[in-house]
Amino acid sequence: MLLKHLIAKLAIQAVESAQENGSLPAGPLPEIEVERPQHSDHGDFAISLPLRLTRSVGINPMVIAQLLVPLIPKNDAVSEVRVASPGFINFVLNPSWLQKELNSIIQESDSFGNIKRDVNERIQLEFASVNPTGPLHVGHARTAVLGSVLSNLLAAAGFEVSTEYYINDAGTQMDNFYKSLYARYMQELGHQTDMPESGYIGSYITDLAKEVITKNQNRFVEMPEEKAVAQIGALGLKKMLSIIRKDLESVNVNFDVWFSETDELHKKGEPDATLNELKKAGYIVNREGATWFESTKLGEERDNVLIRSTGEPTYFALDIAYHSNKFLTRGFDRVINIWGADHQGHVSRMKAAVSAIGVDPERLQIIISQLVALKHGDEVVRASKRTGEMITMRDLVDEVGADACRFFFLSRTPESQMEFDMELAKKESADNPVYYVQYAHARIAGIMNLANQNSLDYTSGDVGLLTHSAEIALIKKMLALPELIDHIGDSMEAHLLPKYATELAAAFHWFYQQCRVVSEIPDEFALTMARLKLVECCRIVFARCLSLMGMSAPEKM
RNA sequence: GCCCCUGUAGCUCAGCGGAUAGAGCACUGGCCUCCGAAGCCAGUUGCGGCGGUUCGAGUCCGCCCAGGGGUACCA
Repeated sequence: MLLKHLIAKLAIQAVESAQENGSLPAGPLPEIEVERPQHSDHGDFAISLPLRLTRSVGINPMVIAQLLVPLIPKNDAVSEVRVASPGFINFVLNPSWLQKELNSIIQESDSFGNIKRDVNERIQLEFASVNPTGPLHVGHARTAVLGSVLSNLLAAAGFEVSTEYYINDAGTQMDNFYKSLYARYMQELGHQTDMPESGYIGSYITDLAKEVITKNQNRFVEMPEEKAVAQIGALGLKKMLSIIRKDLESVNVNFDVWFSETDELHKKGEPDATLNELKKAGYIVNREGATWFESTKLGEERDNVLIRSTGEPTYFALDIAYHSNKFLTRGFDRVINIWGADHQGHVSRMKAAVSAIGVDPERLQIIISQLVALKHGDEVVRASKRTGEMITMRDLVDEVGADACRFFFLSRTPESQMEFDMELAKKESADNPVYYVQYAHARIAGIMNLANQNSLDYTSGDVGLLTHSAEIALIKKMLALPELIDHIGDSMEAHLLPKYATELAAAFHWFYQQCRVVSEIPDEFALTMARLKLVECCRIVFARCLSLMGMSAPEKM
């Protein structure tokens, strides 16, 4: 049981006792909020229950607190419970209980902090699904990092998670990309061919065209244009996907499933099937030569076109089919999508569509990540693949490194807007707090090496000797990890993980400053053993955090 | 116009309606005969504005100001 749940349970029991003996009137309990006080003077946990209770029972909060404290059941984990003005009850954890908990960290090792759940919930997490019409830019890096860490955290929090990249390999943007590539191919070979209107003019298209030439020479030149576009397009798509995949791997982002729109939806007839379902459910109407989804029936501001008057399905229609596939074909209990803020207008109609196919919209969660604005000096530019005006994710990773990059993005909440320029990124990479955390891990590795060299076997170290305030503070911080993972599993607030890791590192560095681990003094042999055990626990927790964040845990720096 | 997000220290950002608003960077001054000084300690500066709800508001509500995004038979 998590400590905060234990505290809540103890508090509830106390209120029930008070209601039984008549010192508090009977009545429903308010929600017990267990807090982590900011100041150590206020204990390790606190509840403001008396303050919340005061109005409904008409008793002064300090009086409520004082009558509740003696009724709180004794528990090994808690050594002290006290009342604090204006009506808090503070709980202090028992040092000897804390010390013993170190053994559970060693036992659980790589799985320390994992949460077990009674019901198995299958979650699909889809993110960073960029059209394969160009490389990923820094904005995508943000969602990619967030998604990969969230998947790690959800798995640790006891959910069954499948990560997915949706390959948007059909539609007008792809045609546009294919035609752009064809035009560049022809131009490179000296044939005057116009770029399509609003084509992709980034230099990477020219690079792709040159690569096509290197491998295929001029064999597409004499071909009918339509056929040549299709063949060159297929080569370009394949290459683009491989670039995207490698770019993602370079920041340590991997997917369980790469889902092709063409292969998994179109070839299996799912868009038509979904349209029929919507028709059966009574949400389809034909108007002005197009087929509309009557989302106004579900409270939306306007209806949306599904099939254009040209006969082409819209992006929205295909996304409904895709979500139908997620929920109905594959049966995920919950689907989480991470989208950029430019898709924000798509959120509520997507939820409406999901409910139209008979799925509770609560099962679809959409995280909107604010866009990353790019700066060239003082000038803000809009990232666009079409104009080629962008800093690619690969540029960023090559420049600042995957670990610093991940920590940089992960530390910010998705809704924070960022202005991004390479100078800042370089500066941040040199001074990135990620090294503060990794340094703690490397320091520990150094200590453990020393212990190994001296053949010190600390397995039977007596944890009862760890009484220094820096040691106790460090243990408390380590034992907070399960609670954090549980919290993030519910709230998706992945940015709390780097924050926690930084706090843990601070606690470790302070301990290191205060307490000599491997002592030369013969009298301190037992203490050395105990501290080595503590340090080993610490290594486990740091390794866990770094691994959850998808970063390396260096032995040396 | 309407909808969503944001405004906290010089800069980049945390802050579940709670008790003295925190980190990192930057700046200043201390700390290595001792397991890694990429570390530790100390110091300076702040909730965009005006009302409201509450025992208690950076946090919730309303209005205003400022920035980003959306408002297509684009994706």
